[in-house]
Parts: sequence; structure tokens; C-alpha cells
Amino acid sequence: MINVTLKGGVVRQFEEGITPIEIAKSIGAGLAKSVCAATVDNKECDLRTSLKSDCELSLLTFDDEYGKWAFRHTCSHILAQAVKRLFPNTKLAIGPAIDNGFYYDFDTETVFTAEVLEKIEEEMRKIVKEDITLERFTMSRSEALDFFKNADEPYKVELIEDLPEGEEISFYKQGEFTDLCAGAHLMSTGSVKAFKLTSATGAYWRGDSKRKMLQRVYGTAFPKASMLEEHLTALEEAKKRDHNKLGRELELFTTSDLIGQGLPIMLPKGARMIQLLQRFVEDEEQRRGWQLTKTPFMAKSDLYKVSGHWDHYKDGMFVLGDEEKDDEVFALRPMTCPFQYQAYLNRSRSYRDLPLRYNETSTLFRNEASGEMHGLIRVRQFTISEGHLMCTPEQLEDEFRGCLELAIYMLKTLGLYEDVSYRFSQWDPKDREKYIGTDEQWDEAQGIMGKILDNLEIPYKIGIGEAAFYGPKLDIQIKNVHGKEDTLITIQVDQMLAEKFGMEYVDKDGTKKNPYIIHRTSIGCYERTLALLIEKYAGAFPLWLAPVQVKLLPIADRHLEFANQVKEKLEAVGMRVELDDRNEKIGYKIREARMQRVPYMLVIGDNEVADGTLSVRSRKEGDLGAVAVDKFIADALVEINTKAR
RNA sequence: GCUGAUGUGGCUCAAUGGCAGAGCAGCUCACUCGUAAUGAGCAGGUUGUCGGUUCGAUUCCGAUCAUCAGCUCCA
Repeated sequence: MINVTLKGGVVRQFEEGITPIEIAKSIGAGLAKSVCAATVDNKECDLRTSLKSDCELSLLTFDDEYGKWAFRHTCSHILAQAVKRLFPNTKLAIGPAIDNGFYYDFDTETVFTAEVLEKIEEEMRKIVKEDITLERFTMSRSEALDFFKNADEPYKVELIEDLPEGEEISFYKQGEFTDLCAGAHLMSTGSVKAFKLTSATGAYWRGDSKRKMLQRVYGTAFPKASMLEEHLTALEEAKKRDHNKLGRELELFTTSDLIGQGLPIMLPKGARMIQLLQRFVEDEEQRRGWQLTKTPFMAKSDLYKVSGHWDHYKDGMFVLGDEEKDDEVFALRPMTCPFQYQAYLNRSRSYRDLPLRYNETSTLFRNEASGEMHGLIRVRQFTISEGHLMCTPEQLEDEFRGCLELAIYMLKTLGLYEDVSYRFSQWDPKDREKYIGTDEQWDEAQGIMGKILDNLEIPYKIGIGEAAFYGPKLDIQIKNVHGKEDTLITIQVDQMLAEKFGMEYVDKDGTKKNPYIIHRTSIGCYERTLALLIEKYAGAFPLWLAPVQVKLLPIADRHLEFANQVKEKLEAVGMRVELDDRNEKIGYKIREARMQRVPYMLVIGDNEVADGTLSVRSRKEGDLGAVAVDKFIADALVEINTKAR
């Protein structure tokens, strides 16, 4: 007999070898039906695992992260089984659960069009109805290899070949379908009550663009139809916030086939917002001891040869001229680093000059591959709140913290702070040619940065192979409305480029040393940040950022004179005001102003003209009634200056 | 760059191997109106671009450009 500690600290005795599913059944039929996976002594495991000794057991349902994972993973097996039934020649690759769903990669001649996906769904419904039991069993590595060689599943063979010798390999079998698989699964296909295949796309085998492109089917699954329905509705709602749609509707930006891909045109309202952000950033940076530089948009190839960009980044640059034919070749800058270094090199530096903080509102050009552009998030020309900070080793930690605090201040002001996560981006020693510097330099830089991050108690995950070619990064990540993650802000530690450029300072003892350099952005790229703001606020921006803050809505022509007086008054204090002087009904004018997400609509009629008031309508709270003009202005200015939402 | 889908007035969407249509937006006129759409009229298109097949192409075929979903890459 063994003692099993259940939820709430209840200890119960069971026969040795009992499984979590049996324990769930002993507790209740309802739980046995809804349980998806388990943890034993906080280790995730399958419901079929036999328990050999005293342990702590949690039974996980769909409400638990890992339960969800097991549920959706099982659905990916159902998908694979259905595909194999319909298209027996299909070769299977991998099929994991992911955020909000699952996918499975297939190699097949059949193109998975929408109609084919419908057929596959139909077959999946049959498999669910058949309520097939999933059986877990194991094989040795060599048996497993033979099994998949016989089954003519080359991708599975490759996966097993990569596993260490002597490893016991687990399988799950459901009816005629058997798949290689670690991790937990449901007991039977019948539990997967609601699912949907959402899309089919291409995906490289093992994420390697040199290898074959497979077909990836994405789907999602829930225990109840109502939950699926809710999820799909939420996706539809999210689409309405998509900056690429909303930003165009609100006339913040547009694109032109004649100008080209990844080159958005900022329309007056979008340009105004970027100007507001830029002024805010430059002022705040100045307050924090940053000095503005203004450096050229292009340079001779020589500069990039010193920095290493020519060797490591040339494909990503717009090169002007032909290296073979021309005496001099120029390139548009993809980064500001080497330009600001030339500012540092303007004269000899002493330790007294450090830390030296250079910022710049810097437009960059990157020749992104054609399939990678997306709205304002991924573009070929963008403007970044750039900065490079030269300091001594002793100053590094404090200065790094200062950069991080600035970034956090920006995020909090924008209201994005709660939405970000941190990634410590490290190099990949297996991919040596992507980086400059020695192993020792990388170990040192990453060691220092790791220590700083730990001291600052930042909760980060590690991203191997995500470093810049010259050093590790702290990336502040954010997800867009579709759940896709991008880097919003980055802070990097670099101890290599100073040496390459001969950047030195004279230390107290009279010796020359290379400074550490922190590369950082405070608010990120204005285009990308704007995109995230559009999605965050669904276009209803905080008052300080709203391109139009107030719309004046006179009821009839005779109110125009007063409306114009109010307009002048508001503009005199710097407010952004529009006057809707068309011959339209007030309801119509309000409707339009609301669709433009204007924060305050001011209705002006006979009463207002007589009393010198404004009938204030807030986009959030609706009709607020009459307010004296001066009071409205005073309140609005407070709201703008506190950057309150 | 790769896989797949899409491309029809400013926007949302119809239609067809034989004169391209609607709603919204726009313009004009009337209405001067109190918190999410007043009515009437007018105008707006080389069906992304280039080429091919055809008596005839917006429709079929090819190329190209752009957009979307994803992969790879990346701020």
C-alpha cells in the first residue's frame, strides 16, 4: 500500500501501482470524466502512470494548463488519425499542443484547402464518436526505429534517431493509429467534444528553411461546444482590433503598391501620434541625461565592414552601388550603433566622461524578405528611439538598470506594462558563424547580463540563438491581437564593438580601456509601438495621444460662431480640435465622432450659447451634461498632463 | 525567400466567356434639427499590372505586383 496525498492535503491509501485515472474514478465518475492529466510530486504525467511509492497527486482538468495541453494534444492525434484514414500516403511529422490549440505537420501531395479541412473535420467527428481508447505502451529505441521504418514514416524515424541510445520510447495507440509521443493524453477520443480546424499553412520540417516545407494544420479544441463558440467569437472580436485594419479605417496610415512593400505612409493622424510619442520620449530621455545626436542615414561600406554588419547583416541591408564596379559603395543604415560610435570617437575620452548616453530618433532601413512584412509591425523603414551608452564596468549594472527603468516608465505610461514579458536572448554556440567574438567573450557578457537580470529580479525566459551578432539582449516582448509575439523594446550589453572601433577612455590610472556599450531603445520603434497601441486601445487612445481630442458639434448654423470661439480657445491651450460644421443632425455627427473614437464630443446649441457652456459627451461615459467652457479646458488639461487614460 | 489563399469604385461586398451592380462614404439640393444614420438627386470602375487563348476576357491560362494566414528571419 502507498499513501497518496490529494488536493487539500487529504491522504489516502491505495494499492501500489495504482494509476491517477483509477484514483479519479474512486473519487467520482464526474472527475474521472473531466480529468485530463496529472502531476505526481509536481511532475507532469499521464493518467496511466502507475504510482510506485508515497506521493502527492494533483488531478488536472481542462482548467489546468497541463490538462489543456493534454486535451489538445489528444485532439492533434485525432487529426492525424483522420488524415491517415483519408490520405493513407501522408507522412506524419509532429503535432504538439500550443497556446489556444494545437497543430500537426504533414507531408502529403494533397493540398489542404478549406474543403479538404472540412472533410478532415468530418472524419475527426467520426473518430470522436467511435470513442476510441488510447493505450500507452513503450518500445526500445531500436524497436521503435523498426516500427516506423516498417510503417514508412521517415520523419518519425528521424525524430527517434535523434533520441539518445537506450531511451525507452512511449507510444499512444488509438485503434488503427499509433503515434510516437511523450507527454500526457486523454483516456479516450470521446472526450474531445468540440474542435475546429482553423487554418492550413506551410511550415519547414524542423523549422529549417533548407528542409522540406510540410503542410501544417492548425486547430483548437474544447470540452464543451459553448467554450469553442466563445473562443471563436473572441477571435472575431480580436480581428476588429487588428491595427492593420483599424489603423487604416481610422486613417492613421495607408500603403501604396507604387511605393512598395513594408513602406507604410503615415497619414496626418498617424503622423501626429508618432510626433506626440517622439516628443514625449525625447523630453523624458533628456531629463534622464541622454544627449541627442543626429547621424546620417547612410555610410560607406567601410563603416559596416568595421562593425561586422557587412559580414553578418549584408543581406538585410539596402546597398547603393555595385561592389564590383564602383569605387565607393554606400548602404542605408540598418542600425545606428556604428554612427553614434563615431560621435564618441570625436575626441579622446576620460573616465570622467562616462557614462556617456547618446540617444537619437533614428530612421533605419532593413531589407526584410518579402513574406515577412506585416502592417506597421514589420516594415522596411522604421524609426526607433535609439540609444547607446558608453560606461565603465563598474557603472554597467546601474546604467543597465537605468535603461530598464526608462523602458518600464514608457510601458507604464503607454499602458502596455501589464502586457509584456521578458526574454534573455543568448547566443547559440552551435551556430558560430552568426556571431562575432570568442566563446570567452560571450560567456563573460552573458554572465554579467545574467547577474544583472537576477539582481533586478526580472522574471525572464531564455531565448537561445536570439542574441544580436555582437552580444546578448534583454528583449521586452509583447503579443499582438492574434497572439503573435514580437520584440517591443530591447536592451543589449556589448563588449565587442568598442574594441573593433577603437573606442577607448583613459582611466584613473592613466591606462586606456574599452568602455562597455549598452544598446537600448526606450519605447521601441514608433511604427511597431503605434501598432500595439492601436490594438491595445482598439483605437480609443488616451487623451494625450488621441490625434483628435475634441470634436465640436454645433446643432444649427446659428451656433457656429460660438463653436468657432470655443475652437480658438481650445486650440490656444494646445488642444487638437475639429469642428463638424456640416448641415447634419446631431445624432449623425455623434455617430461619426464616436466611430473615429474621439475622446470628447462637445454639443453646442441654444442653451450652451446662452450660458457659455458645453454639453460634454465622453466616448466612455456618454452624455455628461453641461460644463462651463473654462472648466472643461482645465479638466482636459489635467487629464492630458497626467497622461491618464 | 517558402507554402497556401485573395485582389471588382474611398470602404464592405454582388455578378458573368457577350453593355460590371448594390449599400455605405463623396458631391448637389431641400430640411436648421438636442446626444449612434433626414430625404431626394448626381457622380464615381481599362475588374491590381503585363502578356496569352478567344470573334469577344473582368471571368480561362501564364507571369508579375500587392494583401492575408503561417513558416523562416527579425525591432
